[in-house]
Amino acid sequence: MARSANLKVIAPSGAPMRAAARRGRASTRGDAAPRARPPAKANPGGMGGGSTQRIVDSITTAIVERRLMPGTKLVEQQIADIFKVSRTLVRQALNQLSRDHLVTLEPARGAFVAQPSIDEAHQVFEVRRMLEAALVKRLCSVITDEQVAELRHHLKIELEAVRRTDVTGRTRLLADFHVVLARMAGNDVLAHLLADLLSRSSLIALMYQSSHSAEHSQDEHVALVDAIERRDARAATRLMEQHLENVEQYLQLHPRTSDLQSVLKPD
Amino acid sequence: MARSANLKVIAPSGAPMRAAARRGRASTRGDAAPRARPPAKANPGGMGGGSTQRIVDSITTAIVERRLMPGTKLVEQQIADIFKVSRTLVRQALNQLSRDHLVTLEPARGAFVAQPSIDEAHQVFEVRRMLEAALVKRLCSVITDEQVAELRHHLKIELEAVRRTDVTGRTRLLADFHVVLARMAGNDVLAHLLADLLSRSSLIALMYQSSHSAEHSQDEHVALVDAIERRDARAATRLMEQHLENVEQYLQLHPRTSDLQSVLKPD
DNA sequence: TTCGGGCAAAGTGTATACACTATCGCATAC
DNA sequence: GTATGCGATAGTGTATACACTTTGCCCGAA
Repeated sequence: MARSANLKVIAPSGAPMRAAARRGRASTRGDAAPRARPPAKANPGGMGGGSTQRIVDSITTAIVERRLMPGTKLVEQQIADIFKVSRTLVRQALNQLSRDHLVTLEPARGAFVAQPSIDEAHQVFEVRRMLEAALVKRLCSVITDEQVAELRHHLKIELEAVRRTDVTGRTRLLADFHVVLARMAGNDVLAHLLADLLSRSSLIALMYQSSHSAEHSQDEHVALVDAIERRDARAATRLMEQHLENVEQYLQLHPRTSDLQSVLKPD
Repeated sequence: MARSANLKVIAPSGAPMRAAARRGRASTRGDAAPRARPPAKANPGGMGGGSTQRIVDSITTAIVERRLMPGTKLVEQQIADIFKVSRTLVRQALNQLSRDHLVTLEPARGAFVAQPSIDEAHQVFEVRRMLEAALVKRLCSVITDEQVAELRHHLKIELEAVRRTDVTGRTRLLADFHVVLARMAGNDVLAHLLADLLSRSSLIALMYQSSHSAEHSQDEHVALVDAIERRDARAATRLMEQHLENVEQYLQLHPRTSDLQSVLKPD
């Protein structure tokens, strides 16, 4: 089935697609600026520079937007043809994606869109509860009024997407909410870690089709921001934990097909 | 100076060196076993399989053991010669290392052993406090007596290394203590995240030479295990936070060379 | 003497070539 | 008819080739 699916779904979209919001390649050192490519001279052969990144972003987006289903094989040459580059760059991209846990590399067999196990799903959510609870607690002491306003703005956009039943947009926005929170703590390390966990969460949510309604999530985001605005660390922490527990709770995380006996028995 | 340093320091050691304890390539899926290479047939050309990993581990070890100083340039061909492989594999390894934040890649200029900024150092420790506090809290409810015994055993080995003034060994063991804790929670995702943060911490400790004595750290580990054994979550959490604050506090995290005026003025 | 341009060596970025492995179809034996 | 083994094909793993960028050096001009 999905094995032979045509891969055109990841064809390079005209717009760069912000995709994975992280990739903050900003070197974290204290010295030089990110060294912007000076003349950007149509470099033929010289260096496509962000060429690998383009591929990573396209595939990431394709996975998160459900155009590439879990388990799909990603054949290097096919992808290379699509992006008009050599397998070298595709392999680099696939390696990065495997480190993001979005694809699984099986030695000598190829790359596949990851299929996070139920265990992994629980673990990801447990870590998110740990990190994000601590995050909002900290935010309550350091957040500025401007930042609260920014959160409110985000909530408004979320709400509009939910009302419009713009499924792709709302999914992205509901996840982005957490990224925005992470960034506000002014801790890049934390923000990157959470960005990783969030893209994994997207894949998980997509595999174990959530029944947690978007409206519900949105409501919980609003309540959380209310608490943060009051600088009520206790409440904010509790709301965040509750929110994440709810999201996890409503995933269909039951061991499903693993028992062939019960699935295939004839009568 | 370090720029032209000879790279033989990373030459493939006979023993595999457990090095970065993570790399739990165990695919996280629920289906097949890790697919062990069946006959392991001296594969010449076929596939060195873990060849890339060997390079990553060697360099990781070399960095953590201070044989490769921060800022050192890692020239691809030199490393390729040392390991008798092509630049292809070396590039893969350097890419992985850059994702671990142990090396920094500067486009068209090369790879360098990372020099974590002071900001980054603070951020890493802040995230560690968040994660590890939550970790010990959780551990207090799930840890078994056997695991407590294992911790005690680890403490004993730590103590011996400290008494022996085996600098390399004690540094590794003091860091490993945290990895062991992470693994006991039975959450691989958490364990891997922490392993990343810990290798970064090693690099940080090495750059901003800590004055926090190993004995002191060891004492704090003992106190922490005492609290965990009593299943005293409150105390354990506090002790862990205190421990990490102490370690961070004693790093020389002052903006040093940034002010040329004060450093270079002639009189 | 110092500054600036240009050349050459070193090194990175990407493509391509080649070797080997996995997989599937098909023929043959039972 | 089913099972076993062989061969062809597709695809991955690694090495190598080549283009381009950076960098240091030398030399000439001010």
